[in-house]
Amino acid sequence: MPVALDLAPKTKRAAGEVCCEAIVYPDIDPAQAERMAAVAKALGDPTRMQLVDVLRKHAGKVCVCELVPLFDLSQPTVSHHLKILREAGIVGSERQGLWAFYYVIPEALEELSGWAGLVVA
Amino acid sequence: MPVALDLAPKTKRAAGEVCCEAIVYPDIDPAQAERMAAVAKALGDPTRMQLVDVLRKHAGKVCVCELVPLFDLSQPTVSHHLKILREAGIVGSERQGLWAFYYVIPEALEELSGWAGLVVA
DNA sequence: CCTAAGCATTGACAGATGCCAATTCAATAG
DNA sequence: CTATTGAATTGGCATCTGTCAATGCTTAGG
Repeated sequence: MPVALDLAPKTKRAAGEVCCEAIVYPDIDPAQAERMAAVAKALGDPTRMQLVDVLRKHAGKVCVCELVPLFDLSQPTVSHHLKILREAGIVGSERQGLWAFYYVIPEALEELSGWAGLVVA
Repeated sequence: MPVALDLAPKTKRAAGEVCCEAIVYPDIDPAQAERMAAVAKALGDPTRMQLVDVLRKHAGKVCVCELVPLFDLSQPTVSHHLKILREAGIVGSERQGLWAFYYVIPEALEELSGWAGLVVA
């Protein structure tokens, strides 16, 4: 949300000293930060983290009826977490008769993964 | 939190059909999921995302007095976000006289970055 | 049509989160 | 010692989150 890309003039230094020799500025634009933060936020729960990992590991589509018993959570709660992941674009779903199958959308993690790689490197 | 690594027997299939041909199970252990989720959660805010990126970009240590004017937020709020990042182990701080300098701890993102790379790949 | 199965949605509630104003703390300058 | 500066902490508040019980919706079977 808050942007303020203009670097403040940095007045009022205490004793003729300078705290930083270089002016800092954001490398990523706010829009990118917002997108990556949204993805990170969706992953910021242990249950959802494991859900995504299970889906990723399975490589195909996994039935909700397989996911629910993996956690000590009620079915509605698991459904809620899946909804959050869906709204973040991290997973997709498909209905086949009574069952709902979920799968990972790898592209959703591309931006965040690339950025994180930059940090680590 | 919820683990339940034992795969449920999958009883009560509706009509002699099977919803999944393969049994799914988590690839990452719950402890790893919890660690990565904690890091992702700390990054799950646009302001913190930009803070980390600024620190990463600058490569050195950045004074808080440089960070605050970058956002349309009060100084206590920025300090609050920095504290969250500090508690997540993503950044470190160091005081030099009146000023506090922050820097990124790249190793904190290693696990998450590696996992995300697996998903994308 | 009626019933049951699988999943999603709603409502409610405790706890967490983001924000700011005000205050406190630490360190330097006079 | 006193005043000032940079940063952290506190208190309060509105909003969001994770969870479950209860309910609703959709599809399949009889």
